[in-house]
Amino acid sequence: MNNFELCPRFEKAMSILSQRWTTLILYQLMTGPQRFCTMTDKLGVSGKTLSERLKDLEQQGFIVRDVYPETPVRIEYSLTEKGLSLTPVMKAIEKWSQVWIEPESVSDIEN
Amino acid sequence: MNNFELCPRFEKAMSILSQRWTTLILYQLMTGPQRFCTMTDKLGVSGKTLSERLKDLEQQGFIVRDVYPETPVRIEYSLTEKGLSLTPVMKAIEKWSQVWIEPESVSDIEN
DNA sequence: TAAAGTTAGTTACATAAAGTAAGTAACTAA
DNA sequence: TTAGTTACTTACTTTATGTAACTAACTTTA
Repeated sequence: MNNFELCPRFEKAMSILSQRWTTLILYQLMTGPQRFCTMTDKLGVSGKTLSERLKDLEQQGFIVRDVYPETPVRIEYSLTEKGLSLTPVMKAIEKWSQVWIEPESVSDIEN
Repeated sequence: MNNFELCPRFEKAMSILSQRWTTLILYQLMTGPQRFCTMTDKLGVSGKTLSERLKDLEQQGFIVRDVYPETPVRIEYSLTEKGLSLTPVMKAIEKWSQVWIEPESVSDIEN
């Protein structure tokens, strides 16, 4: 059982941010609006999981989904104000990773 | 397949930090050295998972494990320099959560 | 001296989350 | 009319996590 000695807001924040792929999706969206396929390609996330995460993130107000009825249809996801508000967190992680992640270890992600 | 258009260091950083419980464990350790039982109690993590995470974190150089042969034995985990270097990241998340997490929603974590 | 307590885990089994790959829907271009 | 494109969804498999009982090493209590 949880005694709640930890800051409950921090815990809640982490329950969102530590969901696998969530932070990577938001980080990717910081470079501008993105389409579904672009994101699966760039992130390496499965369509199933991306679909779930985008729904969650939209529902929680981090992103919006815009439909452009072109041919073929274009659907773009972009950050809301709430999504953008995570920029300082992303910057802090970016900065940390530049100091503490050695370039050699990075290839471990690939397979 | 992964095209690596995202910053590889950021991706690697997130593969560590977005592991469930990892950030919460490190955040907890920022208040000082902690024992195994204290952490399971305060965090609500299962002993099995905590055990795995502590091993990973020690192996990656974020924490150290110190044994005090008292009665009963006392084992304390504490942050290394690398662990402490995550303070700005933690502070950024803390600050974000204070603005964007509404107190009411926090009870959702409990069950 | 035997039974019970304490801490720090580990183990076996159950459930939940994520990945894989094929399929669907709606539309257009050849 | 066949094939192509985008944005998903579905069925099935693999991996991750939780639960609860168990172990090891030692000490205190009856």
